Amino acid sequence: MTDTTPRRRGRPPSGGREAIREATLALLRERGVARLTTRDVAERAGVSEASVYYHYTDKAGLLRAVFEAGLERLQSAAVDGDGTLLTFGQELERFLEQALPVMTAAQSDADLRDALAAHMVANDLGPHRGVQTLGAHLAAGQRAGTVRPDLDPQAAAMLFVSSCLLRVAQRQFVGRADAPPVPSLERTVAQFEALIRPVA
Amino acid sequence: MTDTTPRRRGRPPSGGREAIREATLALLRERGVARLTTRDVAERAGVSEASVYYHYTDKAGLLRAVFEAGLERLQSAAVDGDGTLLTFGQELERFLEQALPVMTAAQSDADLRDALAAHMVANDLGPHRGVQTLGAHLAAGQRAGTVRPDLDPQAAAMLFVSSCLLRVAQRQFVGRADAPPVPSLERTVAQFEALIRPVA
DNA sequence: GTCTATAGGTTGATAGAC
DNA sequence: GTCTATCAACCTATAGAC
Repeated sequence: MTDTTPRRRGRPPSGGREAIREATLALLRERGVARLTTRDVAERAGVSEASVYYHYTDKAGLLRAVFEAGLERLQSAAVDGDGTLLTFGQELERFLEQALPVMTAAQSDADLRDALAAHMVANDLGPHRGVQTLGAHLAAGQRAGTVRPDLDPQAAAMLFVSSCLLRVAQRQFVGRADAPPVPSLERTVAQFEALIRPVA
Repeated sequence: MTDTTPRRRGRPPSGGREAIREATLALLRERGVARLTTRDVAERAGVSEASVYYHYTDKAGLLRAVFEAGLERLQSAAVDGDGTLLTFGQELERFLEQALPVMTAAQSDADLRDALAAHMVANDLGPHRGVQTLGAHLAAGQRAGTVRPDLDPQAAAMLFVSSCLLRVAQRQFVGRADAPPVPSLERTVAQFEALIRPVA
């Protein structure tokens, strides 16, 4: 065997970079951006404050790195159209559950907001990805005869995808403590499938 | 006539309070909470900084007042189920367009986040309101025979309501500059109406 | 690459006159 | 109720040694 062991090329790192990013994300969720200080990030990550500035030039750079890392999973994990509709919804909600806090955090600063928007446009990220994925799946279902032919795949897909967003948003905004009276994912799946079924 | 003229009782105000709140909201949208300072609020409102602290005890109190004022419209305007589905969607989006920035802003501080959540629970605010409103409308449609009887009104309503949220969220997050490839309200309305129509 | 120490600049909040 | 003046705290960022 030649060299299957993943020997890193350049950096023999101490893991400081990652630790800083993870600490930032954790504090972001706990306290929100307004109370996020480089001091606390450094302490939580177990490094000095200067280290933070060494790796990420400034606070904005740190935050940008955090949400770019958090969002890049969408690229791959972007929920393949295979599997059941329930699975799709679960994966989507799981993704949103971790992406939404980061995106809302970016809204707190105009510069960050713009940076995030630019990043999303550049990498073709956004809700439309989920819509397109499910839309394609529905279109395939139409050709297979399992979905009613008079359906607008994109529009229908949006209905379902957005319901996942609403559920996650509600959990994040009003908190998961007191049961929210909004239909569950399972119930929504059942309803959606009933609606898109061929009428004949 | 006795006294139809709305003569205020206690305060012959100079409008300072409102000016401060409006300035806060404006700056909130422009810069985000992270860069919102009481200094700038005062300047924008045309008052001194001390005035801000006189009316609202501290910064958190100011922000709480802002989003309570911004959200109380939901109470009344909560979009009556009359009118067309298109009208309903338009009103809902208009409301979200102004409520969402405030709600995302609250996410930037743990205390504010909790305060907002408590306020929403206490006043029974949240996405479920729209769902229930439209759900009731759909149920009425079922009794009238204009909506297919095997429909789950709540679940179906959620599909539509959430699509409005997604549209607004996309506009706010990625920005309205580059046209987002997500189906328009009109297209969604058309699709939704086609889906809930009786099959017979 | 990581540390300690510190400079420099904001910011939230208060005191006290009017 | 509104102002001016001011403080104390804090936070970002840098300098320089190791």
